Amino acid sequence: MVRDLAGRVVGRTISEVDAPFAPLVVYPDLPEFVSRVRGRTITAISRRGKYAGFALDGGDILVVHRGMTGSLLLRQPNEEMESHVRIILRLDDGSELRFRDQRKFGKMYLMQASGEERPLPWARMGPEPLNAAFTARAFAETLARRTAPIKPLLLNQQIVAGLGNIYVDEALHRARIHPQRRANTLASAEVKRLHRAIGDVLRDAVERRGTTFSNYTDFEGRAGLYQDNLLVFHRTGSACVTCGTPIERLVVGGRGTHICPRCQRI
DNA sequence: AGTAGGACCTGGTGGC
DNA sequence: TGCCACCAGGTCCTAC
Repeated sequence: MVRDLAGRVVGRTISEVDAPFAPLVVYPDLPEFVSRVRGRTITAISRRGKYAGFALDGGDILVVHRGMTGSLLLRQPNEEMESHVRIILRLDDGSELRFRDQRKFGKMYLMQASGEERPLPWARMGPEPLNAAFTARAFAETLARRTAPIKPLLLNQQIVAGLGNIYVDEALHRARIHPQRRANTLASAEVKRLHRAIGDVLRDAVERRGTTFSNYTDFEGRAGLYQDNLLVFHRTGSACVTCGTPIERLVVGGRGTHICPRCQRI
């Protein structure tokens, strides 16, 4: 999403802001948000975990979290308005950046990029799993200090950034690890497999432009493709691609969880 | 440190 | 068709 948008909106100036759903903006209050965004030029777009950051001239950064159902759409004003559009940023070339979000779990923030006045939303976030700094060794050291089941730890953004329910289930499956395994009981070889699987899943999913079940789309409203590559997620009852055993659904850490009971033994 | 449960929202789906 | 229960890509909170 960030790469797509970078080529389209960097250099554009935000001429007007329309926010029919005020609670979307967490900080500052909506009037200040609007007055600090209006007239600013987008100089870059970055990503940290599940947050996207639109750097503005003047030193502010407009931060977006899509929540569960949010999408950023780049449209022309004459194109029909989608349902559930929570904010519209009108750009100086006439286009509109629309944030569509059925369930209203998405959030926006306007922060000083320096993070001085207020900590950035990702201030306490763990390492980026696709960065070289995220090594199997460092990952192993983190997990060795934890006794919780591995799945909720992988969903915890302070342990590793950016993983959600889909990619956690997929990574655990690829690594042949049961989601209820206690982190500190994982053998070194298992941590290495998991470390590799996390990177593989994320790279594959990004290459396939994301996973769409109902709401997620790219900036042109196109669905992702990775839902066709999932090995376990949302495949309850279907045959495991590796061994043919029916995929099972269980609840771990309060989240729907999908495993092959044969490939992923407790 | 961990776990369970619920809150926040708006649907879609399947059973009866 | 209606009603109901349950499910859903995330995060945050409280209580234990």
